[in-house]
Parts: sequence; C-alpha cells; structure tokens
Amino acid sequence: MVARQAVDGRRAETLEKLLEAGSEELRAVGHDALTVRSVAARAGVSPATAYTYVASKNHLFAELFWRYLDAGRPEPSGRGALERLRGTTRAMAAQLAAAPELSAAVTPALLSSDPDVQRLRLRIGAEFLQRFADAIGDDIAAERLDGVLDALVLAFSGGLLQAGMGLITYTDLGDRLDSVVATIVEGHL
Amino acid sequence: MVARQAVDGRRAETLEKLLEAGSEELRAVGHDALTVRSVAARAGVSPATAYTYVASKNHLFAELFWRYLDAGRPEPSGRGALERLRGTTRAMAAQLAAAPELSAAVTPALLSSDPDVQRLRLRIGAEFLQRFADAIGDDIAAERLDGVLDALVLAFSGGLLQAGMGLITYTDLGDRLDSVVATIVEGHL
DNA sequence: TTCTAAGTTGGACAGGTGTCCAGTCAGGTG
DNA sequence: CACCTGACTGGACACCTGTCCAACTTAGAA
Repeated sequence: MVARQAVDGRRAETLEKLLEAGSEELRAVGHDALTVRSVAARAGVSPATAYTYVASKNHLFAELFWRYLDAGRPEPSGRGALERLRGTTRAMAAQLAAAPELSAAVTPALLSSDPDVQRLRLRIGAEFLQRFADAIGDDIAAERLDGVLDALVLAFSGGLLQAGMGLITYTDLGDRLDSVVATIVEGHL
Repeated sequence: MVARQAVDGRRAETLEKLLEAGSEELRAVGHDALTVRSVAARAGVSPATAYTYVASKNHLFAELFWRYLDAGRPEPSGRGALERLRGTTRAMAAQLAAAPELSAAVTPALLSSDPDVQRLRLRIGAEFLQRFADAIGDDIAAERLDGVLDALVLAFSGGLLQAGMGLITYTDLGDRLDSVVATIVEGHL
C-alpha cells in the first residue's frame, strides 16, 4: 500500500477514481494549474474526501509517478552490461518522455518534506538502484560495483533534475544518458 | 544584475537589507516556515516593497544561493585533472554543507517556473560547468571532454537532488562525489 | 525653498493550501 | 426490518501567495 492509509473495498474504488482524475487533470491543465480541489471535482468527490486519500498535491504526484514507474519495469536484455544498461536507461528515459507532464510534476514534488512523499521517494530511489543493478548483473567486479552504481544513480537523478529544470528535454535525456552511461562504465568492465 | 530590476543608489541598500534579512530568516526558521512577509518584516520594509525586489520566495532563495556560490569560487590547484576536480567538488560540497538550510531551500526553488528563477538557474548551471572545465584544464582530450563534463555535471546535479531529498547529508556529499568523480574520470586521462 | 520623481506604504484582492467537524447517506449485520 | 458503522459531504477556518493602487515620504535638482 502506498496511499495515505490502507484501502479496501469501497475506499479502493474511490482512490482509483481520484488517481485517474489526477492523471487526466495533469494532462489537461499541467501541474502548475492543477489543484487538489479540481482533481476532486473531476473525480466527482468532495475536497474533504480527497484529502483523506492524498495528503497534498505533491503526494498525489509522487503516487501517480510511482504507479506509472511500477507499471513499466523493463526486462534487461543484451549481451553485456553496457548494452543492458543502455537499454535500461533508454527505456526509462522513454517512459519519462511519454509522460512529460507527470515527469515535470514529480521532480519538485519529491523534494517536499511531506512524510507521505518521503516514503514514496525512498521507494522510487530504491527502484532506480535495483534497475541498474539488474542491468549490470555480475559483469562488473564486486569491489567496483558500488562506485559504478553510485555514479549511475547520481547521473540519472541529475538528468531528472536537469530535465525538470527545462535545461534539456525529456526526449534528449535518452541520448544524454546513453553517452554518460558509457563514460561511467568504460574501464570498469 | 541578478535581482528583479536594475538597482542603484537607494534601491541597492534596500535590496541588501532584504537579502540579509532573508538569509537570517532562513537560518532562524528554515525554508518551509519562511515567508516573504516575514523577511520583509525582519528587513523593516513593507511586503509590497519586498515584492518589488523579489518575485517570489523561490526567487529569493535562488538569488541568495547565487550570491553565496559566487562569493566562494575555488581556485583549482593540484598536479592533475583528477586531483583538481576532487578539490573543486570537495570545495563545492563543503560550501553546501556550510549552509545546509540554503542548500535545502535552493533545490526545490530552482525548479520553479518563475522567469526570474529561470535566469538564475541558467547562470548557476553555467557556473558549475565552468568550474569543472577549469579544474580539468587541458588534461583530457578534446573529443572526450564533453562527455566527461556532461557526466560530471549530471552527477553533481544528482548529488544536489539526493541531498535535497534527504537521502544523503550535505556532509556525505563530499565523499560520495569524490568516489564518483574518480569513477567517471578514470580511463579518460 | 519649492517641486518632482523615485521609493515606500497600507490595505484590499482573488486565489490556493490543508484541516476540522457536525451532519448525511448507504450497505451489511443481526 | 432497524440499526450501526464507515464513507462521504458542505462549509468554515486560518494562513499563505502574489498583485494592485492611491496616498504618503524623501532626496536632490532647479
């Protein structure tokens, strides 16, 4: 369970309605203009009810992002660590590029001090790390693995931040990461 | 000029008062609790006046950060690119660690869509890039330089993001970057 | 000294945030 | 069938955000 509290039966349906409405609203008006009340209205639910599921706008974004991420977990394939890593970062960049509004929304959202956001960002961070580790497999010596994973996670977070800032587009992110991954991994295989 | 509009004479003094008050308020109550009105009060100025200098809370943070950054530009020293790079990242991490509230404030602030913030974040991004380029000097072959710089900037941004999220402390950032920088640069010298 | 223009001010404004609570509604249990 | 309980509602709350403007101050030019 990732939402604010356990959901079962009737509450599960309302939560789905809300998240679906949030996702539509996000695409429709963008993350700046979206308000929790407008999402509630779209879901046909009162604001007070919405706030029993979602602690804040930021929490809503984090939740939507987590679900989106979770739904598109890539299967690493390829002959070597570099090829698999590139496949993984490409897939992740493509996923972000396919939902630019959500991606733009989540970067600031994840920085919130809201405790419900905190849980989600740990989960999301762990997910990134896991994906890179899966892609590498055992192609990199154990004593070098941590350093390489560290560099990859930092570079990926950095890409997220730069795209969130609008310095690069989510579409460019793939190319950028491609070369950066090579630069990092080179000499450690 | 980085502030909202050109400042000269009398306006320059008021701006200084405001930024100084902002800095104090930030240390005193943290970035969540700080409001533009509370900063204005501390500076002995009306809110309306404050808003003629500062477009938003985020703009204030970006401005404070830029000035702080600008004041502490490190002089690269050391025998090789790796050593100088490490000196540079160490110095930058130490600078961030010395002003944790400001650092915590600026990461979300820089993601704002506010146009006054936008100018500043380009400037700040350019400054990071410049520092890395200065540290490397001409120790890395031209055809590899861009890739390495890219990786460094992404990794540094990533570090900023992770520290902003509270996944690592600003104090740990130095060690983390130290090893990541080595991982990136290794094999490109 | 008087005038002017830049700087500052108070106060109101429309919107957003997240919380709270008394009251209504609907479904499942006994 | 009546009842209880968990879900939902409406509306008010306190507070924050950034904007606007007519009125006041003040420093320096004429």
